[in-house]
Amino acid sequence: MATTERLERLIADEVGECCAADVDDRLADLRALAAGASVEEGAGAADVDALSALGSDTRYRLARLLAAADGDLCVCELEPLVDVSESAVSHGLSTLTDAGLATRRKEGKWRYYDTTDRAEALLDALDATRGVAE
Amino acid sequence: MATTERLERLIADEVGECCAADVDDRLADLRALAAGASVEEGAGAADVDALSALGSDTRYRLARLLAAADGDLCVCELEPLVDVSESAVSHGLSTLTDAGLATRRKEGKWRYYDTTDRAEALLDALDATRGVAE
DNA sequence: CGAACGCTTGCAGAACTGTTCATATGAACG
DNA sequence: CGTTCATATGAACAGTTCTGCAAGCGTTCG
Repeated sequence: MATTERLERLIADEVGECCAADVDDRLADLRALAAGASVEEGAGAADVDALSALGSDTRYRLARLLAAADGDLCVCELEPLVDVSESAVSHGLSTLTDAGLATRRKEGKWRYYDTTDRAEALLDALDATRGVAE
Repeated sequence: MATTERLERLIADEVGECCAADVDDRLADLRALAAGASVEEGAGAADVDALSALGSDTRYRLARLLAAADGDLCVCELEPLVDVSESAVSHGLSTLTDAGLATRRKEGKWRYYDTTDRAEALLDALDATRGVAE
């Protein structure tokens, strides 16, 4: 693997000296890091789903609206606030719900949506770091 | 607008009675909500960028690795930990940096990356709500 | 200088996403 | 039970995104 060569040169650059054992150690450290960071194959898939669900303009706006509202809102209240078709609103809300970011409540013919704690935590995290460069 | 009709029926359903003024009031409330929730056209674009940057498996894993590492990591340390080409790693790191989720530091020929506070806040929010359904 | 190196970037094809249109579902009501 | 209504769902299309390849840039070193 060419990878190992580069790592070897990196270590040599940092420490001044480098033998095969040093490379193995560093590689083991890195793999331990990966294992401990829920980066195993497919792990964190739910996280990625949640992030990409919120990572679309329409769905982000829907989530913001639901979070800002006092209680829950139904589709016909949301539709006039975003500039897409009712169908798109419904699709978006379903995606958010599947990602664990919204809840659906039925009441007669109407469906009321609200944000989950998870969605609010993400939005709060964004607000808390607004404009903070690093 | 057909939208207004539906809102009218919703209010009638909730309150029992509904006149045009009621509809206008509700609509005004909703628009105020939208205005107050940074949902204005294009606002929150930086937020959406950040979310969609993290909302890809490769970039999510890169960010997790950077967050888990003690200090910063260089590309050649990250590459063996994700199963994509070096080029893809570089692309991913650039996207994260542009989105304000990572910082780049040059040192000789090597480039070291680290997460920003914003990235860590988002990852923490995900961890804090792991498995919490609602 | 020129070569080696680490990384980045432009590009192009493949895979994915968001939207709308058309249709389906399930509830209320006459 | 047939209609209307609110929303959901499926299919299809356009636009975007992810990846690897090949070439480029800035740095180091001889």
